[in-house]
This record gives sequence, structure tokens and C-alpha cells, in this order.
Amino acid sequence: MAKAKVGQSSNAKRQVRDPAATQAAILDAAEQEFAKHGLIAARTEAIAAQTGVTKAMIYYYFKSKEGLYQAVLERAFSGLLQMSQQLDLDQLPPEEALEKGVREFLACEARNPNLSRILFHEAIQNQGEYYKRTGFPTLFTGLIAILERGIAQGCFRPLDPLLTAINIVGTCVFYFMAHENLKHLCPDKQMLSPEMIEQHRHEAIAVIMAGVRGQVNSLRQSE
Amino acid sequence: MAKAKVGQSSNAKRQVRDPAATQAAILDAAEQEFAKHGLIAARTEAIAAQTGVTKAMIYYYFKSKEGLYQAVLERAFSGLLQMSQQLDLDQLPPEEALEKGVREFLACEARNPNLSRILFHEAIQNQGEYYKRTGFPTLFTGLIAILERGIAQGCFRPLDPLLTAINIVGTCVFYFMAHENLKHLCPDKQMLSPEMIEQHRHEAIAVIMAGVRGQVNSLRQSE
DNA sequence: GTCTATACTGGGATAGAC
DNA sequence: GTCTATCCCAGTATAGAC
Repeated sequence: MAKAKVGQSSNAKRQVRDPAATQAAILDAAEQEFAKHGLIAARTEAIAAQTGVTKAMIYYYFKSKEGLYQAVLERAFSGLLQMSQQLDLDQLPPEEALEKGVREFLACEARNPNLSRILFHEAIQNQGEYYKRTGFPTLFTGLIAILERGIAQGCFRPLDPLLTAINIVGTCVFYFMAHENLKHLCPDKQMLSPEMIEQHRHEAIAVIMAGVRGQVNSLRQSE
Repeated sequence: MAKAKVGQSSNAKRQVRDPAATQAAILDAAEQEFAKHGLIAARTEAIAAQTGVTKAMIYYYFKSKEGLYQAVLERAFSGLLQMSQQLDLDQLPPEEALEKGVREFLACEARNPNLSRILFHEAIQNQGEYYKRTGFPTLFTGLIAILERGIAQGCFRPLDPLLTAINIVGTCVFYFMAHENLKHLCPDKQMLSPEMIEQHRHEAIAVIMAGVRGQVNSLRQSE
């Protein structure tokens, strides 16, 4: 009758009394759980079970479920933001900047699809309450700046920078957000295999670049 | 101490003993709730409270939460599918077909953003278990067929039909799925106002059509 | 057909032992 | 720092009155 004591089922055996490792393990499991269910519906019990510690540890380190959530957000997005700053896209011509930015963003998505899932739940459940603090909006402003430069220089057509930025990001993330649905369209393919992800990258960049290019550039392109 | 007895708070007063109205009211509220939280995290209590009936009614009419979920899916997507069949896009030249299809799809999204949210939860929570049965996949196959025709005729560039179809849908729905986050980018604008939705439609169609057009067509376009 | 009452479970959070 | 035990509310589902 009693539940079998499984404990740390999937993770490597944790050292006892290793605070840093415990915290990291909790954060890892929490990121998964929040990505799947969002802040509200995520269960601390599931996080604890996956981590191999008890629920009490979560409250010891992070005080509350919300505290844990914020810690997950910070850790998850700090890397992304650092990357975007290091790219120095302002120094490149608009077309190169856009392509490089999109390429890099897609690589992040592929590495960790949890980010966009968390953000989606954020939008639907919490009206973007925590979204403001992710620093994610700065990625958008960067993208918009590139588009505006490109329009001014004539290499992009006269598009709406904000709405186009949104559409570009949508193109990048939808594949990853919906792949569990989309796999039913092509049961033979592994949607998250490196090959398919590479194909998605290729097609996404192609459709985005063709979608924003101005006529002058389009003609030059077809010579 | 006792909870105030709110009952049918927001909806118009329901007639007592009106089965059809009760069922419809439950379905309406359930659609909202499932869109916000997905099958697992949706609360029958919230649905009942919003409807103005008791939880018991839900089980009386739909047997279980899952039964209710399936009923919601069926009702929500039957309209969409009917529409797509009536459009008769096979009869139009590819470019017209694509533009008309996208336009119509965006109109559906604007009318009821719940659909794409439900599908997202479907993907993340349930691995698309119910997605198969929505008939939504047929929309994709229709879109793919249009793209293939366009490639064959040379009015679209030689793109990957499946991945491009995914990217097109992503462009259409991302705006609606993420608008609660995106509003923080432009706090002055009402993202779901008719004007903004119209602008999104315009920009989405522009970037999609430019993104798929072949070179021949692109040149003709710029004469 | 609709309600009230309730059985039962799951899950957030805390106290206190070790 | 980590665990066990527990409190208590929330939520699914059902029984039975009207």
C-alpha cells in the first residue's frame, strides 16, 4: 500500500549536505515544471520529487513557490540577455544583424525550449506580470532598432517595426512551442532532432529575410 | 466568515430549467477556463461559478471534466473547419488562395483567441493527445497544398511546404497568444483593439506574402 | 434539472526533530 | 541542511433531496 520510496529517480545521486547542488537541482526541476504548467498550476510536490529532496527544501531555499518562480526566471533569462548584448548587432549592417540575431535566438530556443513556454504561461495566466522583469523586452527593442535602421537605409521595405518584430519572434518560437501538436502532422519525423531543427532554422531565416527585404535589395539579390 | 453567495455574477440571468441554455453557458465558461489553464489545471469550480450553476451540473451534463473538455473542443473547432471548407481555396490561384486563407484565419483568431490558447496547452500539457481529433490538422494540409501548387507554378519560391506552413501559422497566432506580454512593449496601445488587430492583419499578410513569393513574381510585382 | 452536502484526494506551507 | 509529520484549503466527483 505504502508508496515506494523512489527519491532521486532521474538525476544523478546528489551529495547530502551540498547546498549549491541542491539549489541548482531544485531550479532545474522547477524550470521544467513551470514550463509545463506555469506558476499557478505547477506543483511543488512534483518539483521536489523530481529533484530528490522534500518539499520543505524548496521553502527553505526559496521561501515560497513564487520565490522559486522568480529565481527560475532570473536564471533562465540572464544567459539569454548576456548573449544578446555580446552580439553587438548595432555594429553590423541591418541585414546581417537581423540574420545573425535570428540565428542566435533560434539556437537559444533549440538549446532550451522552456523559455518560450514559461513566457507563454506568463502571458496567459499572469497577464505578463513577471514578463516585465525578465529583461526579455529589451530583446524586442533591439530587434526593432535593427528593423528601423534597415528601413531608413532602404534595404528593408517600409514595414511596421513593432508588428514585424512580433511576427519574426512568432515565426521563431511557434515551431518549438507547438511541436507536440505538430508532430501529428508528420509522425515519421522527429521534430526536435538536430536535422529538423536545422531545417527549421534554414526555412525560418529564409522566410523572414525574404519577408522584410526591400524592392531595391530584392532586385539586387536576383541578379 | 461565510463566503458571500455570488452565483451568476457576470452572465445574464439564466432561466431555471432551461437545459440547452445551461449546457451552452457551461460550455462558454469552460472554453474560457480551458483556454487559460488547459485541461489539467482548469477548475470545474471556476467554470460553475462563472456559469452560475453548481459543479454538479457539469457532471450531470458532461459526465467528467474530460468529457466537458472534449465537448468544448468539438464546438470550438467545428466552426473553424466548416469555414475552411466553404472557402474553396483549391479553386483559386495560389497567391490569392494563400492571402484569402490567411485573412480568414486571422479573422477567426480575432473573433476567438481561445482556440490557439487551448491548442497550446494541448501541446504542452497533453502532448497533443486531443489535437489529433480537432480536425485542425486538415487546415495544415490545406495550407501545404496551396504552397505546393504555388511552388509548382513558380509564383512561390522553392520553399519547404510543411515548415513554411508552420511558420505562417506561427506568424498569425503569436500576436494573439502573447499579447498580454507584448502589451508591456507598448503600454499606450490596446493590443486587441480593432485598429491594432487590423494593423497586425495587414503586416502579417505583407510579411508572409513577401516571404513566400518567387523571384519571377517578385520582379513582376515591382514593375 | 438543479441544488446542498459531503467523501476523498492533492497540494502549499510550516513546525520541529535530527 | 535535511527530513517527517501535519495543518488546512482547494478541487474532483458523487449521493440524495427537492
